[in-house]
Amino acid sequence: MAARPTDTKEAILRLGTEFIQTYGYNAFSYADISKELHIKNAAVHYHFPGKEDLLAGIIDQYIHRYRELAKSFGNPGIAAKQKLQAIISRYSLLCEQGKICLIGSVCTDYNTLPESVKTRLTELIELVLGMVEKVLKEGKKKGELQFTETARVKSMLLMTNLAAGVQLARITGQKDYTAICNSLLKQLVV
Amino acid sequence: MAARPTDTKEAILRLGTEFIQTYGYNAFSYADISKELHIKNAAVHYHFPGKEDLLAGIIDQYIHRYRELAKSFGNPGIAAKQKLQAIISRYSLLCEQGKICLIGSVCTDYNTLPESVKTRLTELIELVLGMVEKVLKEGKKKGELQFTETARVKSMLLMTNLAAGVQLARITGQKDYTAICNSLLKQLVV
DNA sequence: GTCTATATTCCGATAGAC
DNA sequence: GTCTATCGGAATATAGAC
Repeated sequence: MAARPTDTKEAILRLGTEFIQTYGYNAFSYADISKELHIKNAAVHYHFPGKEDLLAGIIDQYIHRYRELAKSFGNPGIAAKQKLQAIISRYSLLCEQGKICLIGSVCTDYNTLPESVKTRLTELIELVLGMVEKVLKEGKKKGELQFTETARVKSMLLMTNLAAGVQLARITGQKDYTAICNSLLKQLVV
Repeated sequence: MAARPTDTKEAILRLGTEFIQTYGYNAFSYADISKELHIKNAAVHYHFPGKEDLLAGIIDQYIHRYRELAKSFGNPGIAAKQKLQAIISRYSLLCEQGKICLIGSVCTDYNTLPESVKTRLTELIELVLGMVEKVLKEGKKKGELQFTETARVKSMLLMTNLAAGVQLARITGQKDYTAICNSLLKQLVV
C-alpha cells in the first residue's frame, strides 16, 4: 500500500466533498459517486467501507489542510489583512460555485453522525477558530486590525458571518455575500 | 373541512419542524413521525401526500408566524432593544434545546428541494431579513441602536451570527452562543 | 483494485377496507 | 381519518470472481 492515496481514492474524496457542499451529507449516495466516476458501487466501498469512513476521510483532509494554512500564517512577512483575505477568498470561491462551507453543511447533520465523526468535526472547528483567533489577535497587536470583542468571540462572529453568508447568498444572490465581505473588511481593517 | 387544521395535522407539522431542527430535512422519514405519534405511515400521507408538501406546510407556518411578529413590531410602544431581544430569545431557546434554526437547516438542503419549496423558503428569508432591517433602521433613527453598515447588510450580519452561532454552539458549547449574543447586543444597543 | 451479483433494509407512496 | 397491505425503488453493504 502506497503512502499516497490512489487516484480513485482522491477522486472519491473530492467528489464526496463536492456533494456535501452542494447537496448535504445525507442527500448523496455511493451510487452518485460511482456513476460520476464510471466505476461500480463496490469499488467505492473498497476505499471507504462505510459512508461515515468517507466523511471521516474528508474531514481529516480538511484538518490537514487547515493545519498547513495555519502553519503558513506563521510566516511573519504576511500582513494580517492578507491572511484575512486568504480566508475570505476561500468562501468567495465556494459562493461563486454555488457551494456552501463543508463545516456548515455537516453541522446541520451533526446529530445523525457517529461519535468518531463528531469528534473529528469538533477538532476541525476548533482548529479553524483557533487559527482565525490568532490572526485577529496578532493583527490587532500590530495595529493592522481593530475590534472591541475578544479575539475568540470576534473569530466566531467573523466565521459565522462567512459560513452562513455563503448559505444565504446561494438563495438571495451573490451580491449579498459581497456586501457582507466588504462590510467585514471595512470594519476590521485599520 | 374545518378552517383550522386537525390535531394530528398540527402534531405532524410540529414534529416535522422538530426533526428538521434536530436532524435535518433529508435525515428523517414519515416512519419517524408515525412512530412517535402512534399512527401509521399512511395517515401521515393523508395529511401531507408527499414529504415536500410537509416541508411546504412547515415553511408556510413560519411565514405566517413571522408576519404576525413583524406586525406586532408595528406597535410604537416597543423599544428597539426589546424587539431585538424578542428575535434573539427565539434562537436562545433553540440553543437550549439542542436544536438549530429551521431556515439554516433547510438552507443546507436547498439544492435537493423542489421549486415550490425553494420559492417559499426565499420568501421566508426575505420576510425575516426585511423585518430585522426595519427594526434596525427605526432603532437607529430613534437613537436606540447604533451601527455603521446599511440596515440591510447589518440585518444579514446579525442573522447569520445568530443562525450559525446556534449551529456552532451545539458543537462547541452553549457558552459560545451566549458570548456571541452578549457581544451583538453590546455592539448594537446605545 | 474493480467487477458481478446479491442481501437487507428502509423510504416514499398508493389502493382499498373500515 | 386511520387502517392493512403492498409496491417500486433506492441506499448501504458484502461475498466472491477476476
